[in-house]
Amino acid sequence: MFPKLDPLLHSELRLAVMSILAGVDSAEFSYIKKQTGATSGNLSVQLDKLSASGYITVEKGFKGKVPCTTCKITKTGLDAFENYVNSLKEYLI
Amino acid sequence: MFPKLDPLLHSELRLAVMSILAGVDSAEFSYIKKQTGATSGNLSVQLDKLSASGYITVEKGFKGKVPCTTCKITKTGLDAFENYVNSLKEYLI
DNA sequence: TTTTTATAGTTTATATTATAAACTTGTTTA
DNA sequence: TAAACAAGTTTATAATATAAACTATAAAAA
Repeated sequence: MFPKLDPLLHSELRLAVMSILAGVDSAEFSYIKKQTGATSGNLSVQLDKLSASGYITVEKGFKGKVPCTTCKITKTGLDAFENYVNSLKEYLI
Repeated sequence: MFPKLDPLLHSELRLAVMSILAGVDSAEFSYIKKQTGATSGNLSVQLDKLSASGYITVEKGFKGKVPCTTCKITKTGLDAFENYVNSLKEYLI
């Protein structure tokens, strides 16, 4: 009746990140930070977690001389996100 | 853009409880336990939290000689639940 | 009647988690 | 060159979810 919710996605900030990434090709750290209103530290940690489990990829590069971290959702991540959304629906009726 | 999610409702078990209670007049502890698959301890703690913040009422009575705890959602709780659902939608697009 | 099993929960301990504060490294500006 | 800023990371803390252990009573069995 109540499906188990993916604990990786059942987190306010990580869900927001995935929601953003699900709708774009890629997004920079600072963009995600602005959109979510998260602190850098919190965002950094949560991106690591999403990356560690293969839901996103995180690439560290440069934009001119300034470091720039770019994130992308993976197929695995998108599937997990969709699955989470469907599971969640069972709770919201 | 991403509204804050009520931390009291952004919890798998508490959300399941609220989801059940939103659809019935009242429900017994053992019924909720069965429907959610939760352990008694966990359920007891989460019901306390929901009750402490006025989202539900918890009445301890007897069913014959056997103790029986009955839970009801309050207006406050129902409003919070609806508000949570609406907020959550912003994350799921 | 004494023991065992079952019911209905509560309390407490633990392990995980989210979060922000403090820090690092490098860059631009005054 | 010193101060301020940008882009993150690491670490410490506080909150949380969760289950294990426990309490109390009732029914059933021996």
